[in-house]
Amino acid sequence: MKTGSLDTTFAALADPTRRAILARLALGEASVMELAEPFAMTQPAISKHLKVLERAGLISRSREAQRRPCRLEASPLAEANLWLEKYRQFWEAQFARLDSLLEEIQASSPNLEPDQG
Amino acid sequence: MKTGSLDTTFAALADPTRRAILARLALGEASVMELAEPFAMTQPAISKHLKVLERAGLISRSREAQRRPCRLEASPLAEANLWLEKYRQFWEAQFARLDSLLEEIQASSPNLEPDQG
DNA sequence: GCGTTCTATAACCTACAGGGAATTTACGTC
DNA sequence: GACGTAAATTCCCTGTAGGTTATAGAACGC
Repeated sequence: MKTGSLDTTFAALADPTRRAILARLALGEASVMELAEPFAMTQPAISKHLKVLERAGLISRSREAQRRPCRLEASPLAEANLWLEKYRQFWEAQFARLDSLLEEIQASSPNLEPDQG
Repeated sequence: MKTGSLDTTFAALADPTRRAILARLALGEASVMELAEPFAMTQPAISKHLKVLERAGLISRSREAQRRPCRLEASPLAEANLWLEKYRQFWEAQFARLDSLLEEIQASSPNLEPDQG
């Protein structure tokens, strides 16, 4: 049922409306109307976004009278996180290089000495 | 220059070819031809993918004779990772719930006792 | 200068994504 | 059963993504 592939997960996360919906759902369950309220967008558009999130396994829906409350399903995010973690060494190395570069710049700029200001 | 927005980062990561290119670049710099070689795809198609990755700030390119070696730029991945981390508590909670469910199931299935096999 | 190699660009096609308007379905209430 | 509300579905439009082929541009060897 839940696709769970990185393709659909990342594609679902690429839209700001959908990320905002997930952020809202992190605060708790919500109906479609409640989710649609903050957006300058019609209800069918939100329903489409929810369908994308559901097919990506990022949300699940239950019934409760006419409402169709949505709940956050975070496991595809875990999968995405796992993929990203493989590259952690690279960004940490690049940030470290940037740090030492900034240190060099500071060390070689006398106009930043305390007695100058 | 580097967009760095989550929109473009996640969109770039949503394509398996592009993720494979990043994985290749994690092993070191590579030219367009080298990157294209593993794929059943023409060179212009790869160039397009590289343009997407470049606009997302995920790679950078230099000149070296006719070659245009690509290098991995991981900082957008750090940004994406930061966004995902906000949801860590959710997937960990859900996995914990799954774990305890599995424990319950095992506890109540006598046909999995050692003297059974 | 000339051909060769590597890469980028242009033009084109097909499929799909994101949005709106209108309608339909599902459920609860009176 | 009629009505009202919540959500999904349908149809339409526009833009863009991903692929192709063909062409152009940049850098080297001769």
